[in-house]
Amino acid sequence: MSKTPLAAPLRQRRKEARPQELLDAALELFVEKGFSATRSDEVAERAGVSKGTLYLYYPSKEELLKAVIQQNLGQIIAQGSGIVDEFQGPTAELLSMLMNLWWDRVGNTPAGGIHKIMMSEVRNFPEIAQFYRDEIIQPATDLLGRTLQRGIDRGEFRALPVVEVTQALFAPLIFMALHKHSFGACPAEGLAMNCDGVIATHIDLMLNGLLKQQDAAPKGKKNS
Amino acid sequence: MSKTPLAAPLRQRRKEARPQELLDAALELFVEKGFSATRSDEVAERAGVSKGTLYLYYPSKEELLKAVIQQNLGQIIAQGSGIVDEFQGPTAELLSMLMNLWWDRVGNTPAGGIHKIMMSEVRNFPEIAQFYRDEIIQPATDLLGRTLQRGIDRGEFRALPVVEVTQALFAPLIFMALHKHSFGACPAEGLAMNCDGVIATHIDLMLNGLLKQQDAAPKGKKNS
Amino acid sequence: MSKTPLAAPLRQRRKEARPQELLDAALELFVEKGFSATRSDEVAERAGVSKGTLYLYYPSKEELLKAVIQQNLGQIIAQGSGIVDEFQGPTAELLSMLMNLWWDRVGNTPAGGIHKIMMSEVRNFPEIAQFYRDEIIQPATDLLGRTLQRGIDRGEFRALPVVEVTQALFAPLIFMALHKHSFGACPAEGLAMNCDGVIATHIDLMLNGLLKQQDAAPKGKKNS
Amino acid sequence: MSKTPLAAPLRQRRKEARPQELLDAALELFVEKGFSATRSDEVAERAGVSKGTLYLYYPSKEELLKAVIQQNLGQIIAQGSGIVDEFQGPTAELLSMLMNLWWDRVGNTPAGGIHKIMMSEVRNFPEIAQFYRDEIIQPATDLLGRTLQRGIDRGEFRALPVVEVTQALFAPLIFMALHKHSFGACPAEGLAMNCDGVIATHIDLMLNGLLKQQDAAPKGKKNS
DNA sequence: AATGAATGAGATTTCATTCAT
DNA sequence: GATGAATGAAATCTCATTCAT
Repeated sequence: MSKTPLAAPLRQRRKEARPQELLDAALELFVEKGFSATRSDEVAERAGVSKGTLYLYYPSKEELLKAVIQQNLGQIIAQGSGIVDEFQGPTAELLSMLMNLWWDRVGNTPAGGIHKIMMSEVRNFPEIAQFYRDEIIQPATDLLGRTLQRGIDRGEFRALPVVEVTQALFAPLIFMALHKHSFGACPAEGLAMNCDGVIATHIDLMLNGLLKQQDAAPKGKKNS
Repeated sequence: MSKTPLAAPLRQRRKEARPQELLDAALELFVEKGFSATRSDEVAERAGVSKGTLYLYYPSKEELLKAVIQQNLGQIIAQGSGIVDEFQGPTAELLSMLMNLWWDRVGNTPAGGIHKIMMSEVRNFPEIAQFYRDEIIQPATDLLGRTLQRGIDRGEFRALPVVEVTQALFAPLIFMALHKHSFGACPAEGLAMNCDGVIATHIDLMLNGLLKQQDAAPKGKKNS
Repeated sequence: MSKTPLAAPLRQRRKEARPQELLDAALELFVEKGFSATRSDEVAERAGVSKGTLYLYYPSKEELLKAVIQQNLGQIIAQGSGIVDEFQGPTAELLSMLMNLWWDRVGNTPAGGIHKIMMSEVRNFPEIAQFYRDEIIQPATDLLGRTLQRGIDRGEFRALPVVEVTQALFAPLIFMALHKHSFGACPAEGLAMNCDGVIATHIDLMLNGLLKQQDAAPKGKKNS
Repeated sequence: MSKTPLAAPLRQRRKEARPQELLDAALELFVEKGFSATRSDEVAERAGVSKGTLYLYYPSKEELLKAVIQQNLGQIIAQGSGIVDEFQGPTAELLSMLMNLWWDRVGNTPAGGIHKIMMSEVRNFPEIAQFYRDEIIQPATDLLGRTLQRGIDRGEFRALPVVEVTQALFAPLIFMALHKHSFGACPAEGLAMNCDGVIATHIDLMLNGLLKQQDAAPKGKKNS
C-alpha cells in the first residue's frame, strides 16, 4: 500500500491517457489529410509517442480508424437513443434537440470530419465501410426513423415517407460538415460558407414543413 | 462529326484520341478510387496504352488531374455562360435549365465525382485546390450569381442574398453527386438514396421559393 | 524486321536473364542465411538489380522461394522420371544412376541446401510446406518407390518394405547435404566431414544389401 | 529430490525454479519456431513471467540459447563421460548404452531439436557456432572416439578409422531427430517416418559391423 | 511517338532491449 | 526482484517517374 501513493504514478497515468490521446491525434489527422494519406508516425508524433507505441494500443491503422469512429460517433448515437426513449414532449421539439445535438457535438467538432473520411475511402476499404454502416449509419437511421414515426403516430406530423424525410433532414447538415473539413478548411478565399446560418434556417424550415397545417407555427415567429 | 473526318487513317485517329482516352480513364479511376489511391499504371492500362505513354501527354499525375477537371467541368461552365448570355425568357426558366443541365451533364455522369475527388484531396494538394477554385468554383459561382441578379433586377425574384441562395441551390445537388460516387457506389445495402427524386423535388421547391408571391405556383399542385 | 537486329537489344537480353539471375541469387542466400533471415534487398543486390526490380518478377518473398524450389528440384525430378521410364537394364544400375544423379546435381550443388531451408522454416510457413510436399517430396518418393518396385517385380531385389527402404536410401544423402550447408560451411575446424566418401560407401552398401543373395556382387569388386 | 527441500516457501521455490522454467520454455519454442523466429515475449509468456524478467536472468536472446544448449546437452555429455570412465564390460555393450542413452534422453525429447536450431542458425550466429562446437560437438566426438578406441585397443573391434565411424554411427540418429522436429512435426500427411524402428535397426547393424568376425553375433538371431 | 524495365524513396508493421515505477 | 510501457532500427512491399531501346 505504501507503494501506491494516492496520486497514480506518472507512468500509470500516462498509460491510461494514451488511448484517448492517440484517438484525438488520429481523428485530427485523418480529417485533415485523409486516412490513407496520414502516416502512422504522424499520428504517434502528434500524440507525443513513438511509432511503436501506437501499435501497442491499436493493432493496425484500420483498427485505429474503427476506434476513432466508435469513440466519436458511436457514443453520440447511444446518447441520442437515450434522449428519444425518455422524452415526453412534442416530437418537433425532440427532433430539434436531436439535430442541434448532432450539429453541436458532431458537425461543429472534429468528429464531423469522419463522414468526409468515409466518403473518401469507403470504396477502398470495404471492411471499414461495413463497420461504418453497421455501427453508425444503420443505428442513426433507425433512431431518426423511430422519432419521425413517433410524430406520425401521435398525430403531430404529416404521414410522409419516413426514409426520404430522414435523408432530407440530415443531408444538408452532413454536407455542411463535409464542407467545413475540406474546402472550408482551405486558407484560400472564395470557398467559405456561413454554415451555422444555413443550418439554423434548414432546421426551422424542415420542422415547419413536417407539422400538420393546424400545428404549424405561424411564419416569421419561430427561430432566430 | 465535323471534328472526326471519316477519311483519317486509323492510326492517326487513335493518336489524336489518346488524350481524350487518357482523360476518360483517369476520371473514372480517380472517382472510383480517389486521386492518391489510383496508380499511374491503372490509368494507362484502362486507356489501353503503356505507362510511359501517359507521361508523354501529361508530365505528372497532378497535371493529369488538372486536365481532367478542365476537360469535364470547365467546358460545362463555358456552355452555361453562353446560355445565360443569350437567354431571353423568364429567369426561373433559365435557372431551371442551368440546374437540370448540371444534373444531367455533371451530377448524373462520372464528372459528378470530381467534387468528391476535390473534397478528399483538397487539403493535401494546395496547387490543385487553387486551380479548382480559380477555374471552376469561382466561375460557376459568378455565373449563378449573375443569373440570380438577373431575376432580381427584372423583378422576377425576391431580393434575397445572392451568395447564400447560390449555395443553398447547389448544396443538395452536389451532396447527391458525392453520395452517388461514394456510399451510393458501395455494394452494401442500406446506403442507397433515391437521388433523382430528391433532386427533382429540391429544384421545384427552390424555384417556387424564389419567386415573388404573385408569381408563385399554387401550392399542392406542383411536384411529382 | 529491320528494327530487330539479330543480336537482341541489351535491355531485352537482360530482361530475359533476370529471372535466372534472381533465382540464383535467392538460392545462394536462402541456403546461406535461411529464408527468413535473408532480406529482399540482399537478393536484389546480389543479382545486381534494385529492390523494386525483384518485385517486378516475383510478387513476394514466398513466391520467390517457391520458384527457387521448382526451378532447382522440380526439374531434377522430371528428369529422373524420364530416366526411369526409358531405362532397360538391371534395376540396381538404375537405382545407382538415380542416387548419383541426385548427389551430383543436387547434393553437391547449392540446390542441396534447399532441404535445409525447408527443415528450418517448414513449421513457420505452412503454405510453402504444402508446396514442397506436393511438388517435391511426394513426386520424389513416388519415383523411388516405383524404381524399387520394379526391382522387386523383376525378381532382382528382395521383397523389402518399399517405403522404409526409400527413406533409408536417401536419409544419409540428405543428411550430408544438410551438413554441407550448415556446419560444413562454417569456417570453424572440427566440423568437417568427408561427404563424398561416406556417400560412395553408403550407395555401395545399400545396393549390395538390396540384391538377392545369388545376385549380390562379390565383395571388393564393385565401385571405388 | 535433495535439491528441492520440501520446506522451502512457495515464493522461494518459484524464484529458484525460474531459470529452469525459462530454459524449458525457450527450448520448446526455439525448436518449434526456430531461434530467430521466436520472440522474447513468447518465451517469457510460456514461462509465466514478464518480458522484463527474462532479461533479469539472461542478458540477451543469444545468451539464453547458450544456456539452453548447455543445460540440455552439456549435462548429457558429462553423464556419458562418467559412464565411459567407470564401465567395465565389453565395449559393444558400452557403445549400445551410449547410443540408446542419447536416443532416449536427447533424440526422443525436445533436446533433440537443438541440432535443428543449430543447423538453421549456425551460419548467422558465429559466436553460438563456436560455443556449440567447443561445448558440445567436440566433447561428444571425443567421448565417442575414446569409446571406439577402447574397443580397438581391447581387441574387440576391427581397426576402422575412428572419425568416420563416429560420424556414421550418429548421422542417422541426428537425421531422425532433425526430421522429428521439422517435417515430422508438420500436420501434413506423407511426411512421417517410423523413427524408432529405423534407429533400432541402425544400432543393431552398426554394432554388428564393428565387431571382429569371430565375435559377430550370428545373423538373423539378434535384434527385437 | 511508344514502350516497359528499372529505380529508390517511403509506408506499415515487428520486436529485442531498456528503464521508470 | 518484477513489471510492462516505450523505443526505434529494420524488414517487406508499393508506385511515381525516368530513360534506353
